[in-house]
Amino acid sequence: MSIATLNAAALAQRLADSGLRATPQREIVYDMLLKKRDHPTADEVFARVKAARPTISLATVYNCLQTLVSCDLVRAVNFERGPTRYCPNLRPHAHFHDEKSGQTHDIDLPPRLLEKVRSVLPRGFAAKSVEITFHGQARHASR
Amino acid sequence: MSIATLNAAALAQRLADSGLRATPQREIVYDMLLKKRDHPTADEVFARVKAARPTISLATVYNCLQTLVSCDLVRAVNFERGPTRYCPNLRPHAHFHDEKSGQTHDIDLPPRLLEKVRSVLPRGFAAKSVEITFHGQARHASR
DNA sequence: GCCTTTCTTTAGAATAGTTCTAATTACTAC
DNA sequence: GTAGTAATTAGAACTATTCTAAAGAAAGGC
Ligand SMILES: [Mn+2]
Ligand SMILES: [Mn+2]
Ligand SMILES: [Zn+2]
Ligand SMILES: [Zn+2]
Repeated sequence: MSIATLNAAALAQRLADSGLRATPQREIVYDMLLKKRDHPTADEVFARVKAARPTISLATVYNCLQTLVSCDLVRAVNFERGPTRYCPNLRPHAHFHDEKSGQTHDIDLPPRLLEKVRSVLPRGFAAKSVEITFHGQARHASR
Repeated sequence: MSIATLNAAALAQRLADSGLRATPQREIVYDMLLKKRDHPTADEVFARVKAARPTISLATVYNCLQTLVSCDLVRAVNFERGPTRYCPNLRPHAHFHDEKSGQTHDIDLPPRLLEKVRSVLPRGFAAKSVEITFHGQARHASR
């Protein structure tokens, strides 16, 4: 069984859990995110998907991305007011935004550190999520 | 000497350092941010300033806010794709976004913690800034 | 297998927040 | 005062995203 088939099955399961249907559009959008994990924008995803399925619309790409986010298969990532980027990495991680190259890098976060960060919250603050973002410059081009 | 006068002097200094002029618009925008530190949007600042200076334009408010940010007197704060909010708190701090009330709270960050967070960056990553944002719900209404 | 209902996709219009443009006004330097 | 520069202003333009309404696809009942 191929990786794509496994992903498709996992996706179908998650969608079903939310009462949603697996569609070719949702599958291909998810596959593209998994194939090139460079935090693309909706426009970039649209361009990549269009190459394989020319009839897809931008609205559908937005719909699919929202759906994937709501199923917790994909994270929406924002830097200032730039276009939203999409990340299929489900491990706890921060984002490093390279201002020079525009590239976004995943930075794994040890659970201990996340605990420490959460512990700065005074009594009465219940955080559902913590986001850590670095801005700067990275030396290597990397993958 | 009044607090407002002191702020105005500090502002004039910072502006001069950047080769910019102190103007009534820049002063009043900065004063409004200092007076009510609730992380207002540009529109909200516009409404507050307009009450005291009815001829000011929204474009000018945007210009002044950008100027204050570029002088490092004010921080621009973004949550997802919502309108940018403005924060005159210069201490190192994180933001807690209360999804229920829409309020934004400042969370002071001990320097030691910031160091720890920066230390997760692999060699080659030079961060000019670190942003920490919590999303959740806060118990008390607070200021 | 049809019928009905519900979900999804699609193209294009609409929206929100912000920036740009070009004209006017206000300073500053000489 | 005059010339040159900087700042403000109103409105147009722009970008990313969501909405709308129509058409298409899938599922369930019988
Ligand atoms: Mn950035
Ligand atoms: Mn939020
Ligand atoms: Zn990521
Ligand atoms: Zn703040």
